[in-house]
Amino acid sequence: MKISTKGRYGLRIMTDLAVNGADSCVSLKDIAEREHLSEKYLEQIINLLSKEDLVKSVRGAKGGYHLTKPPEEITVEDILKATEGSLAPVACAEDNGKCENYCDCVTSFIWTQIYEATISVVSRITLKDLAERSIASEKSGLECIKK
Amino acid sequence: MKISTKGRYGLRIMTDLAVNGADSCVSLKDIAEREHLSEKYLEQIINLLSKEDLVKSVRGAKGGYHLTKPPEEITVEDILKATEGSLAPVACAEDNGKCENYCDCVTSFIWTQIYEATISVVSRITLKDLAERSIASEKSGLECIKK
DNA sequence: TGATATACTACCATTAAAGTAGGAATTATC
DNA sequence: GATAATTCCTACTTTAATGGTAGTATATCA
Repeated sequence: MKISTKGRYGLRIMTDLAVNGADSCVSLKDIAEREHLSEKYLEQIINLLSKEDLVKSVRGAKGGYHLTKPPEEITVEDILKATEGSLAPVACAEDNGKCENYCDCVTSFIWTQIYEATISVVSRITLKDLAERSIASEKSGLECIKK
Repeated sequence: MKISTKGRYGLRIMTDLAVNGADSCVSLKDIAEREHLSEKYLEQIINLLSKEDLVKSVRGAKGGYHLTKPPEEITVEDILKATEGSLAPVACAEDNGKCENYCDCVTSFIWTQIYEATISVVSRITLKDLAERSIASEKSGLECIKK
């Protein structure tokens, strides 16, 4: 039941883009520096976001990435699904317990409930919320060790 | 964000004990046969349950395992915590975002909310609920491929 | 055309998950 | 007391996922 670095870094990339890329492209190099993460690894993660059409890439000099939509139209659900894959605790939970491979009939209602509870949390939070928090925490000067 | 076999099998072991071990010990061999799982692997998992005092072992001939409490006093939360470890999506979520290692301050409120939503689901469901569902599904004769 | 970026492909190291194997210790039953 | 049933304990193996690194091709701006 753990969120991997892909999901966590994905949120940071998107927040960074929302804060720093309002009207221009942001290069991976800049994001990597600000967030203290490997540029190469970020590349893989931003590709996942790009495939889901959450960011657009621009090649060449002065290129980089930018959001495809305003931050208030992008949810944490969108970002986590793109980077983590399904948020369901078991494969069949998204299909209300229907599955080909196996069937814990007795337990499937548990997974469905967990899945729905999770989605209801992440679908309510938007990238705008994260960007606002990010700006606020920078202003407050609260130092935060990132890894 | 996946539940592993330990958690899933753990629930099946406990449900089996609740259904078949009302007034006697149940051997791992019997559980393994009924649930179509490896006896050796179940041994590891039931050890986790035993450490958390959810089951009691009885050695020797006619020995086996039995629940330490009535099924209605054991929750899915108890079982999953014993077998999966923490149900928090990131390490710090249980401590309301406080952490030594790292701190995604901007996102910690997300993890806390997911954690709390998950707990509120699994703490409400008891082993008795699972046992009742199991008995009902057996009676209905609905065949279910287990893996 | 050269510098700056992404795009794409391949590779690698570490860790965790899932499962197997063998034998020692314990105990009910005959 | 012998025997069979059963848990207990330790170690091993296999497979998949995670978290990266590296190099080259391709596109674009100035």
